[in-house]
Amino acid sequence: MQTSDAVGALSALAHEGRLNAFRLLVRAGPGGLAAGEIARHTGMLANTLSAHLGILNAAGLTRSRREGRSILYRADYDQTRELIAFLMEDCCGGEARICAPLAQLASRACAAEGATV
Amino acid sequence: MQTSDAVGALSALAHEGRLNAFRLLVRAGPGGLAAGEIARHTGMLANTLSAHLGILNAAGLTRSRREGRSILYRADYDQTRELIAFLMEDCCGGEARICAPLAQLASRACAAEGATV
DNA sequence: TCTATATTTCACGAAATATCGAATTATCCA
DNA sequence: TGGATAATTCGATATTTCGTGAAATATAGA
Repeated sequence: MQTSDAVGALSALAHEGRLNAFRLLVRAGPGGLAAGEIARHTGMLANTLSAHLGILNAAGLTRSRREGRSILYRADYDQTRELIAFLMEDCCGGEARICAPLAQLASRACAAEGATV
Repeated sequence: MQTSDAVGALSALAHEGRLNAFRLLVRAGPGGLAAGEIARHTGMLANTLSAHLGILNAAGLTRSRREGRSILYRADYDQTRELIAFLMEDCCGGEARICAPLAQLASRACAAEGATV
């Protein structure tokens, strides 16, 4: 991931409404949610939300597809992982201050979910 | 970490110059770097950089202390870790799409550095 | 085809952010 | 004390972002 891509993704997430929408989609899973449902959960007007979802899409953090009258948005887990990896890059500096606790957190979370890769 | 804190941290990082400065500090380690050195590395004017470092500080991502005529900035690893953990929260959704690969990445990186927690 | 629903696009004023030159503060050292 | 260095603060301008109402587009179903 290039710095400019990371700035784009970070900018997209640097807004309360967009961050809420994104996290909602992360929790919603691969199936995603319709724009209308996201609007209801976040309390944003349809046109305002549409602009924000467009920004998340442009940053590569979400994907969308039409299904009937609805447009379903889902989180892009690959891009999300790349962004986090970018922030973690070179973090150890011989001390493992960031990485090691996150590694534990990640493995604990995944173990708790009984998830497999 | 609250959503508003995360938005503050993400906004702080959502700028090419600030992201470069922050990552430079992450790589620099706990000792940190003088503002002047950061300015030289990033190519920003002293006053512009000063404003940006103030934003990173306000977001809790960096700390500063005076040492002689210089002011040394360092990354705040705890806050950084909390931000990343916030983004990873609830990511598994039973599929471990984000967490598991990051857990591997984190442990590999730490192992490579020969680091200890 | 007509109507209702779901979402996006457009235009615009208000607010926030970024950058720069000039001036100011803090520290060191002769 | 006076000069040099390091960094911040101030003031102004340019740019970007945000939220909204109105209008347009796409789809489903009677």
